[in-house]
Amino acid sequence: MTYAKTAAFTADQQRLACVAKALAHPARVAIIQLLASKQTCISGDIAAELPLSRTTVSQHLQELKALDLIRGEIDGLTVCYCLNTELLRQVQQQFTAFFSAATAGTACGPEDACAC
Amino acid sequence: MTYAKTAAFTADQQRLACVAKALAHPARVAIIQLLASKQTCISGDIAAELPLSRTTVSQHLQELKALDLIRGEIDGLTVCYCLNTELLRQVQQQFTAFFSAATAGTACGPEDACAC
DNA sequence: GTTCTATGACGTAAATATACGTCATAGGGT
DNA sequence: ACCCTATGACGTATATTTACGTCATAGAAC
Repeated sequence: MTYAKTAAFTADQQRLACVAKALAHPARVAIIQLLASKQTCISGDIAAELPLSRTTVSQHLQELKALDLIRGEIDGLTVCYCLNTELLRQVQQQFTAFFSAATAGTACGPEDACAC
Repeated sequence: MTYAKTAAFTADQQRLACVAKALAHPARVAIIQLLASKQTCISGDIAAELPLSRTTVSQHLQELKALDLIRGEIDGLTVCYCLNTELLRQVQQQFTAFFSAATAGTACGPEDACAC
């Protein structure tokens, strides 16, 4: 029963944390950047470009796919992965909103205006 | 030797993943939102507002502080935490740049233009 | 049909993260 | 001085994540 204390938070907070977790590993960041830059998107090619075993890369792909951040379409023998740009745009907005709220105030400036 | 395969990635990718990991838990998202909204920032108050034990909250605070996303100043008996808005702004730019690159293309649109 | 190839599914070991309870410490109040 | 309070440090149990090797499957090539 440890760990899943997650349920006690806002849906927004959970959602943001969930997406953040998806980006919380350099391999997944690299995968998204790869998919963004190349059109290739063949699973095998992705694995070849990363310093990880094919199995591990596949696992990361599954995680991204589980959140629907990427999609995979079977094309005969190979699988073609691609970004779900629509969802990514939504996610970007969420992050933007979050950071905007966080950076709005001048909380504890250089002269620590913090009046605690 | 498992796990730390992280070293094989770009500094940018690691940096982004690192910050993302900081936001990968609803408690830490909640903490940042709390610090952004209230001026309170007293450690004890933060713990009181979250559905977690004081110890656990303190642990999350340490993690955020380790990344310098928040700062704590000792004020007698209590500790006053506050956001490092300057760093947060930088981080926001990193995320924005990342997402912009990711959402730029129309990769695999509805009609799967993916020519794999 | 047989063989080869690209993938995902499954199992597993090691590393981390999460959540707490229990001390230890340092400043305040009396 | 003595006790109370707010915090961080430390130790620990459980849950998850990472990373890989090894099958199983499904289509392609012959």
